[in-house]
Amino acid sequence: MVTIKDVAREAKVSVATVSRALNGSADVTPVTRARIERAATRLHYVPMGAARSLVTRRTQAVGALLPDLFGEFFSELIRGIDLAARARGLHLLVSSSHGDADEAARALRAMQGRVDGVLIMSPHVDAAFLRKHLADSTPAVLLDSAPRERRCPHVNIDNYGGARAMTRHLLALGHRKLAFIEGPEANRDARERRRGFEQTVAECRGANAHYLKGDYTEESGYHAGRALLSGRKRPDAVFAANDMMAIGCLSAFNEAGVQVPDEIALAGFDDIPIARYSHPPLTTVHVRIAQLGHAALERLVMQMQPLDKPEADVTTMSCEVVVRASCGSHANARMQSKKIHIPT
Amino acid sequence: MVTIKDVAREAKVSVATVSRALNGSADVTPVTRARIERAATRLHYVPMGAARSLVTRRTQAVGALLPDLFGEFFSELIRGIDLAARARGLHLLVSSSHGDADEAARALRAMQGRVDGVLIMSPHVDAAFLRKHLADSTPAVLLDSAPRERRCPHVNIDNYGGARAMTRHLLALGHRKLAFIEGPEANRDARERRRGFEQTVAECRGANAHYLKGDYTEESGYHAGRALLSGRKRPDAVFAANDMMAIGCLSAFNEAGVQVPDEIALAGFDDIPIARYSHPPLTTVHVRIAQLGHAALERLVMQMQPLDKPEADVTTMSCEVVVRASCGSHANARMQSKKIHIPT
DNA sequence: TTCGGTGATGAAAACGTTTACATTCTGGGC
DNA sequence: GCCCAGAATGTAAACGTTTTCATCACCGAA
Repeated sequence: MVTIKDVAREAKVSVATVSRALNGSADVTPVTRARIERAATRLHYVPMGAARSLVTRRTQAVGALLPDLFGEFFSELIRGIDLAARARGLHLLVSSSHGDADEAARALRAMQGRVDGVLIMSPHVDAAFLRKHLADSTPAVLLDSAPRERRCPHVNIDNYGGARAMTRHLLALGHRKLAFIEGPEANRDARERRRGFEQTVAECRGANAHYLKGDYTEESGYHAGRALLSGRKRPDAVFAANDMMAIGCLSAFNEAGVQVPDEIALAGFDDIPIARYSHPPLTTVHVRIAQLGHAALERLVMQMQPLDKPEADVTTMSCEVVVRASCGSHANARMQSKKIHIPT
Repeated sequence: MVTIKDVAREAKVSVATVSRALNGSADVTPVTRARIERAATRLHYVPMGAARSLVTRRTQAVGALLPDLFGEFFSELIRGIDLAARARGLHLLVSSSHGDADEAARALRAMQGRVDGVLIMSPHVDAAFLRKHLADSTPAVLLDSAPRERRCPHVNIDNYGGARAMTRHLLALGHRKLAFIEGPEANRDARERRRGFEQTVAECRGANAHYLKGDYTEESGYHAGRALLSGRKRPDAVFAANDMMAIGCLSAFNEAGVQVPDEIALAGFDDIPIARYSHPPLTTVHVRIAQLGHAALERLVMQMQPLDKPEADVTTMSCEVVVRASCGSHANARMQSKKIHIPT
């Protein structure tokens, strides 16, 4: 392995001068700098990050602790984070697939000490978890997690607002008998979406709602769709807590020969790519996932500045309704939920 | 920040003993070990990776240099890599979105010195690039890149074999007048797919082929589809070099009222999630992307062992034809391309 | 009792880099 | 001709950890 000493010897200067030259310090003669740079490239010198980090106390890396990497959501999220990180000259360390809290704890511990800050998104985190496994000195930002925990800022998706906007849309189209296919109980997003729906329905005279269980899978959506058709009172419109369930529900309707949107309207949440290609294309709520990742990283960078460490706050990323054919209104309007920023 | 010294003081032992205890060395009394562990958790001690790496000369991290993070392909790839890395106790550093060779070079340089090995997938790499920007001491594996370069092992997708298998499938169904929608010229995968198609057609008496330009986008597939319909000799079957173009082509056919597969058969390549949901569902070639990532990481780990550094070789990951409705044969057979392993 | 062996612990060097401080050199003002 | 300022470069300490080697205490055998 070739070190800074080798370069120094090759260029006939001290290691200090090499360090200065390669790090762009002002006070080194152009001719010396050129000589050093030539030596460095000749030897294929690449500085050892560990040694540098040891003395600068900066790793120039941030970690992202995610529950999984599967599917479009995380792909987009990582993309948003990566773009923002690259713009800041930061490396991105990803860690995923933690089935239980223990595994998440191990992953979080392993990351600390090798990154300057952490982005955390995990169903297992709560105040106690963080107190136990997150060093006080590690800057962190929570993504789409239960709010108001400890010293961490949060960046959340406006699931509530998105669900409200979609429900308003359905009501505006004249639907009054509504059904909602729920996501997994343990999932905060799913609960928020349900809450948005429920509350909006409650505010509308003459509207009523009916709830079916689901777990975000296509299959559970399919079963919910069959249950809806076999039930006595068939709704005017169905709002599924995510697109995959809406797709499954749509299969059930298609199978039974029930026309969407003519006989029944259908809406989803997430705007996954498939939503555009279903028959009919799915009206859904678009989540700006990459933007979420970007915002989270920027907030983390702010947290990493030693100077101004603002109070832990909550940023909420807006969603928007994307109107396609599955609800009967083909106008390509986009209704946006409000973007809000609540300092704690 | 709390260091190993603080723990040592708290536990009233030397730093050496703390290090031994926390790293599971055999020769430390259970009672001492317990005392040290208590002290460590009490102080929220987390060892500093940089310092450790400096002395052990291991970062316990690998880097993945990818052209982009967008879409299902990279999501799956990263997932495969991450899973394998986690199983090996390695961290994963991702880096992406390098528009040009310069940017790729910067990313590659920045990674070295902070990882134990690199997975490289980029349109910009060639022998000269690697010689210039990859330190001799950095283990590396090339993903789906031009083969036989320098000392790096390669892990490739069997694009050629997959295209052959699909073409054989089309021929077996009795189609003789074939059309192929090409991918971007610069893309090696796309060229290999075309080569597999071309060669297989050439081997079949009475079969003939017709080629259309495309660039992997849905739109280019749509245009190709329109061109096909307006042409004089309409083919029996169309094979698009990727699924997105097949989807676009399908839109053109649907729009024109041309029935798939009754009037014309259509096949794609990649088996992206949308392929299952098109109408009719798309017959395509499934690429085991996660497995590709897994294999690449395992090969890299082997390369990282100082002991047995085998010759740079080429591993080729097989593909399989997934028969859905779009080619007229609904039997859910899967025909697999051979998995081959060519030592150089 | 003495001695060698063994098992636990401590002292200190080493890793590659940055950076505060020291040193040397240059040129210009007196 | 002398001195001083400032620029360029060198010297060495520091960063937090692992690990080699030394030390120490204890135990059993002679």
